[in-house]
Amino acid sequence: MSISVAIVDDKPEIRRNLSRYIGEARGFRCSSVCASGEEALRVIPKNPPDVVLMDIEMPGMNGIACTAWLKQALPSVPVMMLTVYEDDDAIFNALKAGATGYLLKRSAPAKLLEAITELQRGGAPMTSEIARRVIESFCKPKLAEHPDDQLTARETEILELLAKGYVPKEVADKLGISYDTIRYHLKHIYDKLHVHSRTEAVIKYLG
Amino acid sequence: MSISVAIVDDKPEIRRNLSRYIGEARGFRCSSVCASGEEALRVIPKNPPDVVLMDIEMPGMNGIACTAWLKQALPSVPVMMLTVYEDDDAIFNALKAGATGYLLKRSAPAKLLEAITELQRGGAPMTSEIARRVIESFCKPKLAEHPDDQLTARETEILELLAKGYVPKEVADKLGISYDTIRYHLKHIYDKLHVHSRTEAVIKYLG
DNA sequence: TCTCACGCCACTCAATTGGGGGATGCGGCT
DNA sequence: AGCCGCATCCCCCAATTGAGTGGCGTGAGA
Repeated sequence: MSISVAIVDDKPEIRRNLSRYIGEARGFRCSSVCASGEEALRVIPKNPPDVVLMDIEMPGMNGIACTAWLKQALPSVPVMMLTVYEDDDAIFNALKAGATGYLLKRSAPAKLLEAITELQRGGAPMTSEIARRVIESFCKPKLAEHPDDQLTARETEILELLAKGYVPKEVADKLGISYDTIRYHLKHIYDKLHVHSRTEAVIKYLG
Repeated sequence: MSISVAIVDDKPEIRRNLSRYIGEARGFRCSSVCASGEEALRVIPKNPPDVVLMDIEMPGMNGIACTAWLKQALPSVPVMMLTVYEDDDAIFNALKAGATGYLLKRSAPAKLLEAITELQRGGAPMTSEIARRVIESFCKPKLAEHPDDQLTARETEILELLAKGYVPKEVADKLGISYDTIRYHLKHIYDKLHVHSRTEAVIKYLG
């Protein structure tokens, strides 16, 4: 069974080259070719491929937005971004939007087939610099706090409940203590986190 | 300048092998060798290395817990996990705890030096299967919302600012519109997200 | 023993917040 | 033209919240 590939790119030349190269390669076939993100959203869900190749830079809906939408329709189909520049931010945002890997356009054609295969087998082709950024972004840095700013056990407990969406009054009920006591602790939490609202405290806590 | 490496492993034989191999390699040196996670937390911060090699399976404090603590003291020092089994969950948890890469113990010695170098240069050595898991875990599934609950562009804009910690009044200033307009939008945001407070909305947004 | 931090509670006060109206204009769609 | 969603602004109200102040008990450490 060959791997079916969908191509999304606004530049006709690139579409031609990619589709021909993939169509001629053993074990690969090109299931659809789209010239814009909008077209991709219309066409690709009707005939889901094994893998999507998506240009990042496109007029109109760019590749990142398109990936986000496409992922809603087809969560299980891996999307590989294609890009000319090694723009860390764009790639990073693409991954956040749901892309699973990326490849520079200047890569050797053999690399392309290799990356597609890896993608289809559950891998995530990317450079280790990007991998590093991804890792660091998802493991909360746990900012080094001043010893003074260490929350007490009680304060942490309260902050945890706030981060679950409880309002202070509910926290009071849940912990079986007075509303005023919660307010007392809240003040200390705000002081230690250097914030001035419940929302801000929760944002800091969720990192 | 050579790359200084700290080693944490409970097995004397592995410590010996690693430290000798690294000590003899050109461009590498072994700055400290610890036999337990507890010892690592005491010793390593006093003499921060460029890279830490950390065994995952250790009696007492395991490598994952040790990494989490170590990262608090030395957030910028990359930690590479060493493991005999390709245990996805353990590796995944280690990455969440702050590890930056991992290596199988049965890897060729040359691979080790290569991975250390990559780590020190800002990379993140790991297999693409792990990379895939990491990516998928950090890109929020973007739960399929009812079409009615889609936020408008303006509402999204406001919610984004709230998620940065701004209070509604500041959002009004920043967008150059009236405070009352913000309140009007807020109501709609709350309705669509099915929440009843700013904090809850932000929690949902940060997912 | 005597602090001191912590948890607990109470009170006030001004500001903010959530929730409810209603009004205007604008652009699309029918 | 009429309708509707969106964005803008205005007003009102009750409740919550943030910010201050004070007191009381308890347990750990100096």
